[in-house]
Amino acid sequence: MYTIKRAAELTGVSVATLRAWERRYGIGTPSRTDSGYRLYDEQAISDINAMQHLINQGWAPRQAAEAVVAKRGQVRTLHAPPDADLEQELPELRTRVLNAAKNMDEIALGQALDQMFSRASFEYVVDNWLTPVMAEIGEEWMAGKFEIAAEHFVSHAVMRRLGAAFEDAPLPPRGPMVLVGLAANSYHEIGALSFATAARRLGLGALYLGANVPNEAWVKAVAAHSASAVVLSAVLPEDVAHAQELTDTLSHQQPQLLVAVGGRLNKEVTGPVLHLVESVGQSAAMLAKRLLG
Amino acid sequence: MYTIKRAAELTGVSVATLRAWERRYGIGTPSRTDSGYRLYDEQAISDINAMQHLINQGWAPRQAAEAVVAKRGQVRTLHAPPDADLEQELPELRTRVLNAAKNMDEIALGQALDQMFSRASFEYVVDNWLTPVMAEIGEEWMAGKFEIAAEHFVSHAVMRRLGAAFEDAPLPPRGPMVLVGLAANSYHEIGALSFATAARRLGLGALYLGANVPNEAWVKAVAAHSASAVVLSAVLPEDVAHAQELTDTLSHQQPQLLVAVGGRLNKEVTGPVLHLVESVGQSAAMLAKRLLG
DNA sequence: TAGCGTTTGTCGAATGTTTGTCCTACCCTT
DNA sequence: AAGGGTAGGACAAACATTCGACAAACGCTA
Repeated sequence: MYTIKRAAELTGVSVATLRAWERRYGIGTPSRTDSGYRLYDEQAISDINAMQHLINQGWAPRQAAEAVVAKRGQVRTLHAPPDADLEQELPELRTRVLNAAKNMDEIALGQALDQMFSRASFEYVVDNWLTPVMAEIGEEWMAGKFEIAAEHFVSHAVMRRLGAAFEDAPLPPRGPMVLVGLAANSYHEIGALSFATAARRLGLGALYLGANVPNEAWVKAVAAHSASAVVLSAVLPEDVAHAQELTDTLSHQQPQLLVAVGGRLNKEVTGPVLHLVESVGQSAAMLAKRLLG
Repeated sequence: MYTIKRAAELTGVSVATLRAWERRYGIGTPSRTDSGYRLYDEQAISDINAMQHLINQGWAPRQAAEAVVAKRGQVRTLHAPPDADLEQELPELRTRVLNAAKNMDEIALGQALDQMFSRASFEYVVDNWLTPVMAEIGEEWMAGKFEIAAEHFVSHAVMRRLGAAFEDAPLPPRGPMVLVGLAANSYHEIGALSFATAARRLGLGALYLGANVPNEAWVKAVAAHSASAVVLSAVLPEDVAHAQELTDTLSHQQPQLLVAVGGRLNKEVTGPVLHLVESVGQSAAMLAKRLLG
């Protein structure tokens, strides 16, 4: 909940204008403290941004306001963008993270992550922002523009955030069990942990085993939990062989087990495997549909 | 249990402000000595940090306080009496974790971790409880009584918890920089992340780089941050050679740089190196003394 | 094109609230 | 005696509020 000054900073609209918009069009409509101070929540910030966006497009303010108010009542689906305006800000937030990464500025990085995760659903943020940013960092690193230490630094900060989100998502007391993790000698955890979180948010009983889990351990874990599904990830070329070996082992020993593979190179893993898609939200939904019907 | 002065140091919030927050919003709500002195426990410190975090995000202090208080009632369900004899309960909490690990019972594990971290200082928990438990799990695994998947499962749950504690500790705006992480091909992060957290809690500017950081990346990171010290960890026999190579490289290229090594096998790393001790709290204090005088 | 009304962002004045800091007088521990 | 703690009041600066006004920009009409 932000004060009017902070709302002005967040949106770039002056304090006086914010009040005028509210008085004349009802845009923002912040709640109030007992003493009458305005308190802007994320929805209000989003409305103001949308309003500003339309005005920049050339709309008359009054009409922009009507459009925003009309759109506000609509239900926000899990995977749809929260508002057109956030999409415009994605590039700016991306460069903010890249700069924070280059300077290893943990405070700035945390603020950018905070801001992003507070303005859209977990799935939206991961799909439309986190994944592209991490990919970009990977590319810049390959191009030599980026320290590997900076990449590690960002990865760990992101993993800590994802860990918090994972802990936040409830583990259902019953229902099918899904084991999420990486094959032996695979280490790229971000996608796997994101997926595990998204799966939990959909009501699946997802357990996260982490990176570099040996094949026998997978087999035993599946048996110990009577798991219904296993989800792996193949990001780097070397991950493919490891994931392939593991899926072969699992499919052979537990034919009824559903094995799903995500990650950028998941298509290269063959056999009786469910290939997930790029979006974690959609992937989790795919798995939930298969398991819950 | 900390005095108000120490709480102010730990959180970076002034003594006067701490009292004002408590008086006006009920944030902190420390217990009292017989004579009325405030005594802050870990929960109180955490609340103050959460409050500060929200304010940095731009929340109005009053609203931030309400959010913190509301969340506290929600999340922390387990609260043992503050004056219970903790040492007596350590064995029981240890077996609880071992059982939770064997069954991969995430809920029970999370509760045990929560309970532990809410009842003693971070350093106490790590030294007297977390490290022994992880060692025991390692031993049982070597003896074949434990699935490696279960070990992974516990490690990741613990890493998420440590990550939260690391985020909770403030990064001081100035002062000497310490880079914490593991050498190339070393992966045992728990000790390193614990140390980084303890160092921050002592007021050092600790950055955590993570596992498997190549030597050149270390060199560049040290230069980029004009780091005063580097802290590594050697847990497994194979870690020793990697840490040795890295310390040699760093000592050669940056003779004035302080290189410290922790971990079970840290004594096997030789050269102009500060050997840390088993206790993270004492180790962090050693480093702080060397750097801050 | 000139004239007129409307829209819109900005500003000022008077007034109230919030919040970090400070002060005073007294108490506790060493 | 010195250093640190407590309670509670006080204070200034920053931040809010409402209401009214005003000029620039714009659209419409004569």
